[in-house]
Amino acid sequence: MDPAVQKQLENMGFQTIPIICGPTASGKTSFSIRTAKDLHAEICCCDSMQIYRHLSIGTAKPTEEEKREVPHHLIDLVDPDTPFNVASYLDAAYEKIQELLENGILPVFCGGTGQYVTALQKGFDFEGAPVDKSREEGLWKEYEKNGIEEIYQKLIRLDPECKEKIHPNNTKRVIHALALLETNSGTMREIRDQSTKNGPKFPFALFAIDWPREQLYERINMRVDIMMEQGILDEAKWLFEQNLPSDCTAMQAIGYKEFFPYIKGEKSLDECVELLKQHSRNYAKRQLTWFRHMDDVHWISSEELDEYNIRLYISSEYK
RNA sequence: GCCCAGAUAGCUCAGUCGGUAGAGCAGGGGACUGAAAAUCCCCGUGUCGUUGGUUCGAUUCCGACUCUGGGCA
Repeated sequence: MDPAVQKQLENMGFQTIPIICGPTASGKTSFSIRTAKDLHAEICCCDSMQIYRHLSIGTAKPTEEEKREVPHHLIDLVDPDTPFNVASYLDAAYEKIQELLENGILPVFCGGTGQYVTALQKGFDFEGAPVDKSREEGLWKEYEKNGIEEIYQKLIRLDPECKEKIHPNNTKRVIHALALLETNSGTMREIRDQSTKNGPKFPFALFAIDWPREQLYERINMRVDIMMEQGILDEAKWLFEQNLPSDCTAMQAIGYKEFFPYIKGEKSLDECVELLKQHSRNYAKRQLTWFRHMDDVHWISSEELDEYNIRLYISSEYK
């Protein structure tokens, strides 16, 4: 970690950069705004869907008013047809952190994409193991023609440990792993170790908001109803009309894909709304599984959310 | 009122040629290093509507009843 960074933080009275996470509809946005105001900080989003322009209601982006209260960064980075991933996110995030710190502003991260949060926390570095995109595409073609079996066999021949780590049904991961191994030397474990050998780029402190499951699900259901009133359907129609390939990331966002059957006249609106609630609940559960197994998380229970003060845990005096 | 179909897991349903039952979804748990709101793995006992009868044995066959659809009046 760059000592200059620690110095910059120290000068502001902090030793870490907070990351606020939690499942969808847990109240991250309002909590992060309150926290950022208190710390004279600015918010950086760590959300794999809010980076897309035009997808606002369905991704629960901060409103114009909220953005006036506290500046928000790392949202609206690309159009929905543009490929984006963790690596691109890290590049953008590191650049933004640098810029804010140089101006004496603390970044407060907020978002629900566990993969992005962990990548920041652990400092994943993808530079050392480039992935050959055309090789990967070739493997997809091979898969469509002959199935996964041969590809999987090739993978575990190159790296027997993958047999335990990657299930053959997980096509996406099998293909990606093989493409990675074929374009780099070493096993998956070696590539991973290599990617974290320099440690995190910045010192982060993780916070996660927790609700009793039933209450969280009620909040999710209610928020979907509110999104309906705000016009999520129009956004979904707009996205549908862009005619993007169905496997592109933005098309898979929860809150849009659920309405496509209605737009096509295949399902009733009510059915789609119910499905959206369902998928949001399923997603929240997956998020919680991720957060529960992250290292060094400060859990914020729903009851203490209103009084919780992050400053105590990130200030120079902490510990 | 009569006729027909159905009643089995939280929901939709399959099934048992009579030996107390299993799928999908929901729900729960888990994995996760360039698509991650993605992708994938694991977890199934429930008076088989009620009640009589036949039977060694009924969720299964027969009768009655209750309820729910649909049809005829």
